[in-house]
Amino acid sequence: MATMADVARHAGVSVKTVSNVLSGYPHVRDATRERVQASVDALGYEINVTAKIFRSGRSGVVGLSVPELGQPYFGELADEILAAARRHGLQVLIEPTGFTRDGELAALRVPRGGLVDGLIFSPAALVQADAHLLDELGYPLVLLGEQMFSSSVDHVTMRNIDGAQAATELLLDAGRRHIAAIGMLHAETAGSAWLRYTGYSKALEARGIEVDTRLLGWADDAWHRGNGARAMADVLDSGVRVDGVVAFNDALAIGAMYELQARGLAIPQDVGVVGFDDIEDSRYSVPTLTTVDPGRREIANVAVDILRRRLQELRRPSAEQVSPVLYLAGMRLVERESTPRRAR
Amino acid sequence: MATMADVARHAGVSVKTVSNVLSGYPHVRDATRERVQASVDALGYEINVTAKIFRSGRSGVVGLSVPELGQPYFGELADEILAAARRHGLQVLIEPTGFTRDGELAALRVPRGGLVDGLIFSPAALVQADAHLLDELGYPLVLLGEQMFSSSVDHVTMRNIDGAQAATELLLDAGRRHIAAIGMLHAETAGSAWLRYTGYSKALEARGIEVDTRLLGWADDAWHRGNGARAMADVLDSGVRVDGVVAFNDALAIGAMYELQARGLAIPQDVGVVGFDDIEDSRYSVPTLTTVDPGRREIANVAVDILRRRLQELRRPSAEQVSPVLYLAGMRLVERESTPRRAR
DNA sequence: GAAACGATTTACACCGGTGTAAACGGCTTA
DNA sequence: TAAGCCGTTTACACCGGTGTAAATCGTTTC
Repeated sequence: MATMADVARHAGVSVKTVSNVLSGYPHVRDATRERVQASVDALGYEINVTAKIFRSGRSGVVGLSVPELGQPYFGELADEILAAARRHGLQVLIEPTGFTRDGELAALRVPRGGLVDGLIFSPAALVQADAHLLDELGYPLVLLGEQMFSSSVDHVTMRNIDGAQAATELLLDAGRRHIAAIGMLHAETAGSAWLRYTGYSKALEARGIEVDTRLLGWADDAWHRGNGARAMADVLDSGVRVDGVVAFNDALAIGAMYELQARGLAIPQDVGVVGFDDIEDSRYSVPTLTTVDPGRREIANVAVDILRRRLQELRRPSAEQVSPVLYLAGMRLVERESTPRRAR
Repeated sequence: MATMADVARHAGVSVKTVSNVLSGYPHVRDATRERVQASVDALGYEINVTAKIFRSGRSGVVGLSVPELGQPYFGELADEILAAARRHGLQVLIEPTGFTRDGELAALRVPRGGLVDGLIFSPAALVQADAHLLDELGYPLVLLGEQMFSSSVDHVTMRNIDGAQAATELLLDAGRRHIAAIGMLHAETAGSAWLRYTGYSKALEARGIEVDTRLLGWADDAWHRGNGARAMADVLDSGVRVDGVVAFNDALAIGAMYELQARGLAIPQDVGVVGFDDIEDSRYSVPTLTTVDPGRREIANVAVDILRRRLQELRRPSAEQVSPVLYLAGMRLVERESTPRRAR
């Protein structure tokens, strides 16, 4: 395997000049650059990445901690983050934490080893009380989601309240007045379920409609399709009239749609349904599902951008350090077959 | 940040002894080991991973190339591989290839850089004619799936034929005789669709039933839920009688179930349905879906084990090199609500 | 033509560990 | 007691690049 010294000898220049050419240092004469490049090609030289990382102290690898890739939302988020990172020449080391506290604590320790320059972290088991763990990490961290907040780290998240509110308003605008909320959780306070419920109730209140607890569908273990069907069944069994459904994620919505259809209710004629997350499944369900695109791609792009900026700041500490930001991605309602046209 | 030299000074031993302690070298006196460990703790020393990788030439990182994590099968596979790797102290760098030829070619080039010791590769765009690309890679590669085969690399895959055959037999055993196959693809020859179709037709032939082309549901772009519903509709529209469905993956099966139920057919009373892959969704669909577990966890474990063995061989070339293996994971039928009990 | 200056190029130390081979020490064997 | 041996520890070169600062070169300025 050829080394940089071999290339230098072959091209008749110093090792450092080869290094300069390969790392894009601007002050290299064109003729030199070409000669070096020719030698690189002739010898089939490829730079030793590990030596580069070791010496420069930067790996170009960022960590990504998510609970589980098998869950479509996180799988799709990971795809977006990987794509964004790749556009900037960064690689991504994924650390699934399995919804466990230990897994998440371990993920926070990973970067100290040195292989990873920074971390994008989507907690699910750590809670607000653990926020102090994020304070003095010694490496750049970008937080995702609504599990915990801290003024000392950058945070990228979505407009949960606005999204759920818009979803509810879409149904209200179509004249629906008996709108169920599917996906209530007992355990949460600041989490997504609570925020999405807040958006739902705000929309109703704005129209002077009181929240009817019979319309709240509880899904206590997890936001899976089966729980959506069960929660929908509970609501329908209560005897309350339902002409719209806001589900707190797409899997719940698909389960709810199943239950509605099983009972002979037509979607969207009898009941309009809106999900949340815009996972790929919602484009292929039957009927296709109106949902809230929480800006997953934007979240991925912004998270990677912020991390890159922090890594740059680290390199030249001269520049003014921007204080941590809280970024809310733009939310967008994606209308498909499961909702009626808006009344005009 | 403390270095190994600091620890050595603090413990009154040589740097190499510290290194020996930390890397588990057996011939170290207990007293020495304890003294070193105490110094490590006292100084809060953490080994510089990049220096270790650089000098040792091994990173402990393996690459994983899959088309897309957003697809539940691959997301879940990635979770399993990550878990298996972590159990052996390996980290995983994921490279989604986006179903593109370029993406897959790029993934094959990655390890040459040095950050990755070996690669687990699940091709989707490369075809059999590209198999020669795998011949002289210069690093250990484990191939997954049915897209291409090569006698020069290790390969871990699943019992597609047996699985589809068992799925079909399950329906036959329950007395069904008009079994549709959902998910036929034109473009494939050695791919999963063809193999699963082969299992389907073998099962029928074994009972002396001829394949009825009206029962074949074509899903040409991709195995998504919507295509499953459409293919199912095509079959039903042909007027042929249907009392069973073998879908070539779970998403297709869920789509097919939708279409059947929309037409008033009861599952499993009127029509039994079997999927393939055992993705988590199949446990939460309504009704829950009988499916073929292709041994995803086993595939992950075996792939990681094989890769580890190859990496060890690389370290001490003395040992006898085992020639490349083709491993077929054990398949298992998971019976759920969507199939009738077997006739006895 | 000398000085000044920016653009190029270079020498060399150094990053922080690990591999190798040799040194050391205590104990058994002859 | 000397030689042999094994378990333990060590010195030191070295992995292959990059950072720093200085040397060199070609122009421009005076």
